[in-house]
Amino acid sequence: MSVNGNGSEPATNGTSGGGAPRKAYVPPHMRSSGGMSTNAAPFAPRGPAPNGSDGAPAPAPAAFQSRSGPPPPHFGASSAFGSAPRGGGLGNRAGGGGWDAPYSSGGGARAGSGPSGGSGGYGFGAWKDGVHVPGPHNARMQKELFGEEDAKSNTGINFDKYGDIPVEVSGNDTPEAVTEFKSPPIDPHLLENIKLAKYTTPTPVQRYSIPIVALGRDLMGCAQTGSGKTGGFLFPILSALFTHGPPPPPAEMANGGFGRRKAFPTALILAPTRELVSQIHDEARKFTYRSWVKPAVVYGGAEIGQQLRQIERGCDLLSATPGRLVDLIERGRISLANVRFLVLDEADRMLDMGFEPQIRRIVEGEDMPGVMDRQTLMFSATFPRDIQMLARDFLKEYLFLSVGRVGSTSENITQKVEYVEDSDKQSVLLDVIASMPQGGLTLIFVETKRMADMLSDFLLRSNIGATSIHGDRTQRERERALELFRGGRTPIMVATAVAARGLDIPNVTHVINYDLPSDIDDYVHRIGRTGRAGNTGHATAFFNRGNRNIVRELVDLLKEANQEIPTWLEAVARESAFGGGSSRGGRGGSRGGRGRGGSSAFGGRDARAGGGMGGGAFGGARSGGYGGGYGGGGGYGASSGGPPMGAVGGSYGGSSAPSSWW
DNA sequence: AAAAAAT
Repeated sequence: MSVNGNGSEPATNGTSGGGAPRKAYVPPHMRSSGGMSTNAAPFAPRGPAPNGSDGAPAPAPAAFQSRSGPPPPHFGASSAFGSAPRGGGLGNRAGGGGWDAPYSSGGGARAGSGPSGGSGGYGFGAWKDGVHVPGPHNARMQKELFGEEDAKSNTGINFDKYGDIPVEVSGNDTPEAVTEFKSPPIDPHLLENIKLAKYTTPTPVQRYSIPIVALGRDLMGCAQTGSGKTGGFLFPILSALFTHGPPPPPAEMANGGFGRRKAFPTALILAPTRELVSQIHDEARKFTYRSWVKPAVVYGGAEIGQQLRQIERGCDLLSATPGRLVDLIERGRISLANVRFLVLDEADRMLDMGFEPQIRRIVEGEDMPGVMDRQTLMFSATFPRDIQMLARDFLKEYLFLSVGRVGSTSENITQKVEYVEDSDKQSVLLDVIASMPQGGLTLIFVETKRMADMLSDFLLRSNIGATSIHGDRTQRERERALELFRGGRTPIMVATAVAARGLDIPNVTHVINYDLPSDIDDYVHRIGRTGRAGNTGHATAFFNRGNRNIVRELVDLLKEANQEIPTWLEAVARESAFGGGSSRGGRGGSRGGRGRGGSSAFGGRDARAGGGMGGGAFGGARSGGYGGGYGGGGGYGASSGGPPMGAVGGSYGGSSAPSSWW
């Protein structure tokens, strides 16, 4: 499959989409008359100005104005920070976005000598008088966070191979990619932490996300964890936080919300699983080292009291699963009124898991600043219709970044499919395990929790060190299993969907789909646990008649990845080509139009019709359109009109989409 | 149909 080359030239024009508008979709921020946001003034809407001396409403933030024209070139001017209510007056530092001095020193007090916080200074700094004052080095802390001084990079990421990962960017005024970690645009203190973490070169996601976020733009990123995505959002956000300090507190905070021990995070990261948020938090701890920014994490299944104490000690950058966050909001312990940066990680997965109501409540139904008054980054492995809707609601004129799937485009992962009846699976599994080279980790996926337990028991009985992870195990057991597996103590882990996406486990050399998933996207994610970032890996799948529903997509995927395809598998695929093949009766039907895109070289593509601004419906004229429930995104399966990969910014899908929609 | 996630 042809793939646009490394870091392909940023498109100056978005991948535009044509299409007869269906009912023009109007994002919330455009619904009132004149398309003005009700939140035009960043800090005004929820009560009086924080400090009554200057009640004048703030001017519309630059970011808002940027809708009708190119965004301002400098970070400070257009970022979430640029819109500070009374930003003038005191020392506009380089970058121009500084917060107001009185609040700034308040922030310093909070970080440095707050209620119980900061005390002990465990690797934290402070924001004092408008200046970032990093805390002292702390050898013990440093070791805990970054590991031994001489340890080789233990990320399992082969940085040299990153150059092979293709990237597409589309949207208006795409910034130049950065090629190294340096200041500017990265805050000097963050650079130090990046260095401690032994990250040498930005990954493709980071190369683009850093300048994009630094410009104050919103971002929709199609990328997997393992592509450096976490750094992709943490770096630019922390860089901004370090440089600009804490934002002025919202009215509620000034009125004593503080005293009620309510936390007001400045950055919020939502992710679907507990393991994932805790993984993100671990990264956040590294990169906030010695800074004024205190990371916190909340998720279910763990004692809430301990989490409450933790957020009391400081909660500037919060990683959370949606359920527990809603709980804490209901308890009045967390307010989102101060959020300037919102990240939705693994958005497609969160929707699959039914989190949409909770996410919408968090983003739209609580006290979070509106879309114009925050910066929002959304990541998703695929870009189906429901994610597009979310992007339209949560993001302002965003840039779309698609990072090539690490591995599946090349021969990084050797994929094998074997025909195995259910009754033979156990013994074949033993053969497969025995035939694999020793040393790496093997991840075995099954469809049910019961099967996960059964299989790990079976392996143990066969004297094979194995553990399991699934949703019925306690959080403690899950963490323990991960730890044993990561450390190689039990080189085999049997897992359900809980581990299919997002988890970054280095050194997984083999993924076995003992049970194939019914969704090809899941398959892609699963095998993506190996062959990370350029390293090689193996994937073996057990296929039988029960898996016919994905056979065509599987064959297309294997073709795309240049893999050998067993003739029997192709035969099954041809067979199922007649009459739709399975109970699913064809693509997309039962899933209410979740688009595809999952297995093409890129996770998804920019499917906006009109540049994100009330541009009407998407897809109409292209690839058969989303309306048909097929999903024009990726283009494998049945009778897709166009090639899976279109040219950036050009017309694709072989349709009549006008090449310049705007 | 199953899994995940707040209790």
